[in-house]
Amino acid sequence: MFWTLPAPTSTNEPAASASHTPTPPTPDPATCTEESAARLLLNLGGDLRRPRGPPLNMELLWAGDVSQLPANQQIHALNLSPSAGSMSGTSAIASASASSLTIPRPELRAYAPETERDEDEQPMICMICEDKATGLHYGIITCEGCKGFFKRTVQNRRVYTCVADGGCEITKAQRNRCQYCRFKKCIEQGMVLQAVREDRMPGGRNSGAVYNMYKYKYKKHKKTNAKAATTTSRASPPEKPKDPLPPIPPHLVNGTILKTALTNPSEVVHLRARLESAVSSSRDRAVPLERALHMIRALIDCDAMEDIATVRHLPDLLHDTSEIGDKLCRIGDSIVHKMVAWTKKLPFIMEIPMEIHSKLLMEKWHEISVLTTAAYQAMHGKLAHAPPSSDHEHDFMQEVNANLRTLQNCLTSLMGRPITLEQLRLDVGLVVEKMTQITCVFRRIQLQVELEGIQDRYVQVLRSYLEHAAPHHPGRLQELFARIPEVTKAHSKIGRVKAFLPLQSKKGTVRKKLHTQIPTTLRPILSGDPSSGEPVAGEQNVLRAVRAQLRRDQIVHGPAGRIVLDVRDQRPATAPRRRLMIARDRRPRSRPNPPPGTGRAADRDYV
DNA sequence: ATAGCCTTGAAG
DNA sequence: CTTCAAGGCTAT
Ligand SMILES: [Zn+2]
Ligand SMILES: [Zn+2]
Repeated sequence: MFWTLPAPTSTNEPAASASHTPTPPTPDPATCTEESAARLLLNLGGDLRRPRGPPLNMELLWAGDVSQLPANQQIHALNLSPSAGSMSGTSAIASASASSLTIPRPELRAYAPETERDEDEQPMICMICEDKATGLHYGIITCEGCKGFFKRTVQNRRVYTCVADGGCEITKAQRNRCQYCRFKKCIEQGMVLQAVREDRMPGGRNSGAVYNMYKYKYKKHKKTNAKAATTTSRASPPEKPKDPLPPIPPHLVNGTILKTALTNPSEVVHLRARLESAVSSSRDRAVPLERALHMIRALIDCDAMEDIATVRHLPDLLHDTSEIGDKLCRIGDSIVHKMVAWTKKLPFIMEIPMEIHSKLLMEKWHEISVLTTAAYQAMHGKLAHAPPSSDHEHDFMQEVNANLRTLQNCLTSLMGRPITLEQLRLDVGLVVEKMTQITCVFRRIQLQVELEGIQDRYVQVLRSYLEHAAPHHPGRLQELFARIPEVTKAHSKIGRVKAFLPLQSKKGTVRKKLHTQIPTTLRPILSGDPSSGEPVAGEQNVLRAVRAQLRRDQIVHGPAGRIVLDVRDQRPATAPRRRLMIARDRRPRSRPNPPPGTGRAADRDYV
């Protein structure tokens, strides 16, 4: 065998079950004695009912509900409090049910890798359907079919249901009869969701953070003899060649954290630190260029800058007879809708808990608006490719005035009555000025497709990309990041006018018709009575719009007051991303005589 | 939609 | 260089 079964590092083993259950809580195949194996067999014979774990709610799963996953895939696997095994209330319940998923089914014994003697062709068996396995896939040993099934399910966030009671048997012959039970078994057996790559980059190896969740791990290389393995290496920490810290002591590797906590509490802190560093160290690693390009491409694939920064059917809206407030609210709603849709397409969105997702949207949509509009204007606006002039100040004022006039035209149409430039300048002059300034800055630094990273890894991606794209411009990254505070300040400086919605007409008919563009407009100044001097209620409107949008997106309240997002129907909106691969010429069924092997391997019958 | 065969590419 | 687990392609 080529895989090792790492000692469980789960901390979620409820102490209660350990003391109340007469049989061993988690039969660990790596340390299974013959006695316990025999007991398992006895249990198997005595219990005729098929074990049927807790139901799997796939909608919640895709919404980020990790409590349904085995413990080693949950974040709070590291959330051990050093003080005697106390867990926070909600996670205790969640992990109590999850831990039942980690109990391997009896047939799992067949795959226990401890069989030292026969290193060769014992035909591998799929842990899902018992078909012939082809290797490690997403963390466990599976056949090609179950591998593909798991990949397709995760990539497309598919939701299955079982017409029976969720206990269908999965075999090679029956595996296609119930997708729900097949996928549930995949989860129960420990297939790792995160091993399905969001950027679809083929080849290579998964990050250490993902690899650490694998139930089975491949051996480094079976170069050394079986005997050499017993003398030196073994029990090595999970494949961290550059790990600056000493290896985790074997007694920590081979035991659970829980056990450590009970017997040697002071060690837990160290072990936890080690595990955390093992996870986070993958974050600090430089991102290879290929991967960086893929991640950037994945971001570009879901780019919605133009969509968010422009408004469709503007003429219809302008000539609509409904009330001005309604019109602006509709525009605002559509922007919020597009922004929410965009965030849900982001490759890393599944890693962000729903509550945080909502909070970010609520708190940051202004800045996203500013950034989006300014960047779009700088890249695609009228002056995007204008030659740089000598008089920056003059240009700037010109642009501010142009934007104000544009805004005036638009609002006049929207309201059906004129508004003076002076009044406009009084109300939104500062906003327009700020927006214009940011646009100018972006234009000056020739913002193109570089995107600011929300997460550290995207900063790394950016750095890696810039190192190759602009090797002679080492300050580029700083230059880009230096703009962020301006974006942040743009709306906060405005004071009462916090919630403004940048709009812009699409190019083409709209622009011709209006003879101008619409860079910005303000909902608050018109949603209330601007002359009344009362503070505008824009913020309230925005929150309403966000909430309405979330309702439309079928946000539901899950257990424990958790906000959950139903992402069904999200995928079809985005065309599935595909990479082109050069495929070998596929000839009819039977394989004709292969040409002389000039390929890299003898079993390849192509050039 | 499934699954067998293929290409990729980081790690060994 | 080789391995092998990712994703892609395509006949069924
Ligand atoms: Zn299978
Ligand atoms: Zn079923």
